[in-house]
Amino acid sequence: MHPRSTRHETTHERIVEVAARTLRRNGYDGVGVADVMKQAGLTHGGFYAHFESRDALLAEAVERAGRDSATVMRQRIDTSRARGESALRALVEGYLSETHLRGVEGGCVVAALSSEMPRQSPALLATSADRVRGLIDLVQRALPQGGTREQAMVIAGTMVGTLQLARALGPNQQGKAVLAAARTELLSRYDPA
Amino acid sequence: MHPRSTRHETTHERIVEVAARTLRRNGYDGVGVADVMKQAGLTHGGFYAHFESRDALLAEAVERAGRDSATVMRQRIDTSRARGESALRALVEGYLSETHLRGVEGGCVVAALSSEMPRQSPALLATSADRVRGLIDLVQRALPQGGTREQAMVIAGTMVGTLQLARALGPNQQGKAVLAAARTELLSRYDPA
DNA sequence: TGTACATCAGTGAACGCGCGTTCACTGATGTAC
DNA sequence: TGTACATCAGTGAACGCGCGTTCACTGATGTAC
Repeated sequence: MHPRSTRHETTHERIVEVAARTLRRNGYDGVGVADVMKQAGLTHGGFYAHFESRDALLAEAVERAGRDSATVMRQRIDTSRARGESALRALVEGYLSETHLRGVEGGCVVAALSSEMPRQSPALLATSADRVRGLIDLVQRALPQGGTREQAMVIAGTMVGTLQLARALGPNQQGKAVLAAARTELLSRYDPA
Repeated sequence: MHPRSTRHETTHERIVEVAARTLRRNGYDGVGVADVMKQAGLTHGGFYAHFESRDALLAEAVERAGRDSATVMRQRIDTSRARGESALRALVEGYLSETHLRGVEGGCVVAALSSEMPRQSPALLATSADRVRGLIDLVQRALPQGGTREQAMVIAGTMVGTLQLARALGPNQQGKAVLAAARTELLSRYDPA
């Protein structure tokens, strides 16, 4: 492909951004070409000037969603550490917050999609699995020195799993109780300061 | 509705059984009326003599899948306890096994579906949330005396989350490593025998 | 600086397809006498 | 025990709809002279 115009790139970006939110809110199957284009202020006909297929859009949306929430989490971690506070505490309290409980569409893409990942096409699964590894990396980065990858994997799984159970139970007393229990447990174990 | 024939009930059961497996393998959106009927050896036209709608089938399938795997887990727990062995160990080793890693369609319905649950219709979400509570109940039942509901919620979340991450990473070294780490962590904490 | 033309991002109609749902019908099952 | 009839589980064609994808076209942008 030849280099495209700035306008083309801006539009492309806008479509991916809309798709990244829709993806987390509605799941892989819930992202429709026409719907996304409409949300981006376009007609669906122009879609294939931007993406080879719907699957290609989904792959870009997964990456975009992953990068976005990873950036937020990384900043939280780094800020806390710079202040001499616990990076893990910052991560856990952000991840297992009521804001994240309610805000699927702007939140962690792994928590939004993990049970659907194994069913995706090879390319899309590969991209999605990269986000899982990215989340584990992030947790490991937040652990105090000497934190192992094994610990990071289990903590990541606990955060993803408890957030999902909380969301399934609803943003009510039951869901909040699951989050609170997970926060308490993780922090008392890994950040007993 | 009037009482129906045994044949009718047998057929109904067969359809639900097929749907319960398809549901876990393909997700809520992956259950098609025509496909399920075909797998059950029928034509799709007769579907509405058995179910009010596709959604009604899904609700029955969620219940069926939940009951099935709960029965298996409960038996494992009770058997271990009767032998004087650790019930939690039996549960954790069964849940975080390579068999369960590979066997979505016969496994835990919560692990198969949890990230999709919040997006379902109210009735279907309610049925699905019941399965989440059922899983937490089961974990609590497996805990040694004095085990709290808070502990059960976190352990359930850890099992669901790590299994999902392992499945997304694939049934290879990476996926297995996540499962192994979770087993080790959970048992060393809650069953340090 | 102004005009003529080429480029190309986005439009909108159309396609084939599979979906959930409906319904008139068939043929096997089982009851009444 | 045998025949006539009613019941009803399952069949198969048809429906409207929304989906992903294609494509001829439009009109705005920007370059050449």
